[in-house]
Amino acid sequence: MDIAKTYEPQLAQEKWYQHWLDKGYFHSVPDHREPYTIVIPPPNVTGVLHMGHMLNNTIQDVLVRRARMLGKNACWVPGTDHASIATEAKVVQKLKAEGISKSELSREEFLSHAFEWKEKHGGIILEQLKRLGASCDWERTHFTMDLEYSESVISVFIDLYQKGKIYRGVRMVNWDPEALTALSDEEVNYKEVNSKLFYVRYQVLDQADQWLTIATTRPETILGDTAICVHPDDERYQHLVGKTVLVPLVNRQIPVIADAYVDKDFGTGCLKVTPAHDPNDYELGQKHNLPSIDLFNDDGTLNSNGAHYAGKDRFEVRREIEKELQNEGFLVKTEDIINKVGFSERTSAVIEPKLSLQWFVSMKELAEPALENVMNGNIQFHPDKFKNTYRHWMENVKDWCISRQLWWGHRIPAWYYSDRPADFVVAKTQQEALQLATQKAGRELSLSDLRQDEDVLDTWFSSWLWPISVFNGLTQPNNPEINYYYPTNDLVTAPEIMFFWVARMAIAGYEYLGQQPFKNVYYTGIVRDKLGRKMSKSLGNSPDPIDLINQFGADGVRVGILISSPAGNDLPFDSSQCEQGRNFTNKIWNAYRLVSSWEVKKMEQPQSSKVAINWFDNRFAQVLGEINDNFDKFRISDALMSTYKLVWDDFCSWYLEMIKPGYQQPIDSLTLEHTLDFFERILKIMHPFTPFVAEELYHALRERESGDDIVIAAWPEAKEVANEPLAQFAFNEKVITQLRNIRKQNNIATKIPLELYIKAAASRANEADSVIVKMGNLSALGYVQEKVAQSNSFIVDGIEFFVPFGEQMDLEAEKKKLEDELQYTRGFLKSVHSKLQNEKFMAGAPEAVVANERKKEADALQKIAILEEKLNGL
RNA sequence: GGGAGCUUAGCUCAGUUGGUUUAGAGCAUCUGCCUUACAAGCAGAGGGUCGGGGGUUCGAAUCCCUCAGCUCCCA
Repeated sequence: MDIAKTYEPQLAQEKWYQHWLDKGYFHSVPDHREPYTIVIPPPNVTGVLHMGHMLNNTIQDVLVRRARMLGKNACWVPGTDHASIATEAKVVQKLKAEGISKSELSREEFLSHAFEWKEKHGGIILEQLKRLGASCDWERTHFTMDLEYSESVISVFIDLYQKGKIYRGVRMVNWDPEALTALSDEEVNYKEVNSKLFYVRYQVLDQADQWLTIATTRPETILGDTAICVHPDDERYQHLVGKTVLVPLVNRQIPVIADAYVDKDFGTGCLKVTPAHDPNDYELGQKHNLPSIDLFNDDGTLNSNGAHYAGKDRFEVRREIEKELQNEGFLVKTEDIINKVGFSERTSAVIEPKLSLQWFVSMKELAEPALENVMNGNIQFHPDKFKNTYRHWMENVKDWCISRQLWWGHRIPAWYYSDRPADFVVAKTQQEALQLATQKAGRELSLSDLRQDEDVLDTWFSSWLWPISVFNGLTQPNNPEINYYYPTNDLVTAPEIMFFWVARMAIAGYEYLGQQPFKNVYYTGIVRDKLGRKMSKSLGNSPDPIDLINQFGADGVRVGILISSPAGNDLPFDSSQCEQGRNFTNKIWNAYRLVSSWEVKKMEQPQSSKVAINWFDNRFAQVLGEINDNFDKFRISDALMSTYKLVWDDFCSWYLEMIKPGYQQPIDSLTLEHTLDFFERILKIMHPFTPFVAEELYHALRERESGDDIVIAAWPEAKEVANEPLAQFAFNEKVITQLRNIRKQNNIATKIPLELYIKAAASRANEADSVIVKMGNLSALGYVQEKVAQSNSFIVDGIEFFVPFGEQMDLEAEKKKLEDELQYTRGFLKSVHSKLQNEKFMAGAPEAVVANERKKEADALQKIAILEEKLNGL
């Protein structure tokens, strides 16, 4: 045999992927067929494939490939995201390494560096996806900063502004002092850290011996205090409300106010209020008309309001002010405390709540249809438990801060024509802006009077249009593509971006097309390592997917990553799973080696083959039904497991063994023809999971005309299952397993033939006995009326079987086996009896349940009788 | 602090409106086999008081309460 003993994936992968591309199988254009659309969650343009992408994209490819085989017009749109912060950070870093600081560059210069970087590193990830076998329509590759895409982002901004949904305002934002930009709430990670709680006393004005002690974790903000707040019901402090106290070190006078917001039990029950540097204090400040004193520069150092600390970093100030407060007698004590601190998702800097002028989208109304249509099931979540989380967020949705102090991204289309913050217009072009500004200002302006907003838009403000804009649905409304492909079918993504992305796509979909962007959202889990840690670059615990593909083959990795990852569950990944996947591809490869080695001869078909074919035909239909059902319910891992077992157990371990001719014996053509047909069907259902080996063997199996490829072959038809052959097989399987047990117990090699006698009327004999003869390697199979002495025996479905072999038999072992079985059956009978003797059960349980218990009782009684008789006979 | 979810074999998970033999699968483990498709394999076996406690019911892994532990989201 000159076929390799193990499957070598690399050659097949290159060959078939190129073939699929050459044939244009992944390219889709609208036609009469039903569309099936998936838009890829666009990875960061300069990103590199990690295990999360592998999981996510393998699932999408499985769905797309199956849809294609089901005859749908499958379209999987790939692309990349410009990823403002992440990409800008990378470019800044790269320039820094070259000794160039961002601040030395003009916006234009920086952007040209950024585009250069994008050209060089952009799209590597898409090439990597090809290695995985992703069947994307590469002719449709999009980028969120493509010209036409940008146009739609800007037009949406303008539209929302005109509808009054976008406003500019001073708000407390999450400020990243390292990236020097505002962040959305979703870009802040809160972590528990060990901190100190400082107890600081403030003197009451004109009362030398009266002090008020507050507790704070941020003493460096004391200089920004504009009030002290206590609970109105707190008896300890009621006499001080309305009085004035002095801010330590600077002796500024601030009032003592009362508000129920204060937690009486935390610290001393007195809260220092710093409206400029804490969101809750900000609200208190608004409510009580307190001034805000901003202490910080953008980079986290103190400004001139910080008195002698001006110019020093906030953390340095915290250390120094502790000493000064101590020396001056203001520090009462410190305590260790664990509190939660916000960190920037991108730079890991400690977030500084900061008042600033930013752009916002007002979300409440926009979110309504997006909430409603998830709750009513128009958009389905898999698993649907995520609906709860989604609802909770959408019902409490906050306005969305969409401006970022960055250069890489879509620049906000607002033009200012004076220094007053309100003097601006929003327009698509500078020319339009000039016209509008002239009108608004009521005086002649020139282009040089206009200054465009420096900020860019949050990345998600472009990605929320992804399912629309990849079909140019906004720039060319109602074009044939958007009408055909939208709404898309399935979205596969991670639950962590449910709000960043999923919710906002839903919002944009209803707002701009009046329709949902997708019908199903499949949430994958997080890929973790064996120790349960999230895979990340910084931990270095993520294997390189490309290495895995080189080691186990793309098919092996695909199986490995899907084999146990139900929707919504985290996936503890270990490369041994890919080994299992590789073994699976090797298994089917060797099944092919076997089948291809047979010589065909014109001869009569063995009875056992006939039985085997009838069985497998029905077994296939049965499992296909399960697989289809699993797919329909988005139970991808289960669909894979069913496929795996059908191939390995049913096809290889049972079917092929049943029809396999003896060594170097020929096979009859009828059996071979059926076998090839089964093999082909099996390859088809394997194809979504293991596309490469399936295509390779599909072509090895038979000569194919050009254009006959499994990637576009029709998914096998479901058909009705006949139960009789399945029941017959189940019976035979039990008998054969018992025979194997006897061999094992008595150390009898498979090669040595056995005799088997069945205690039943000969009329019970049927065609299927031939399978027992073959699989059990029997020299004789006979029917008897009486038990056969000196034999091993077993019972299947109440029928006794005997395998005689005289002196070789191990009497003690046989006795032990019978006793164990007797004990089990008696215990079982007891549990059945306890039900049947319970009057309440008899009265309350439905008839069918009672009847079933009676049948169990009868079966058990019969079995006990047989076992007892056997034991006596020994 | 508020909300959601989870806890079933060594590991990862099924278990669909409570009833189909004293709970299933894959992997791992153990035993025996290099049997001419595959040792990346074959055959067989062992392993769980369904997180603890209480309740509802004729009947609970499944429904309710409670305790404990874990995870995620939000502030």
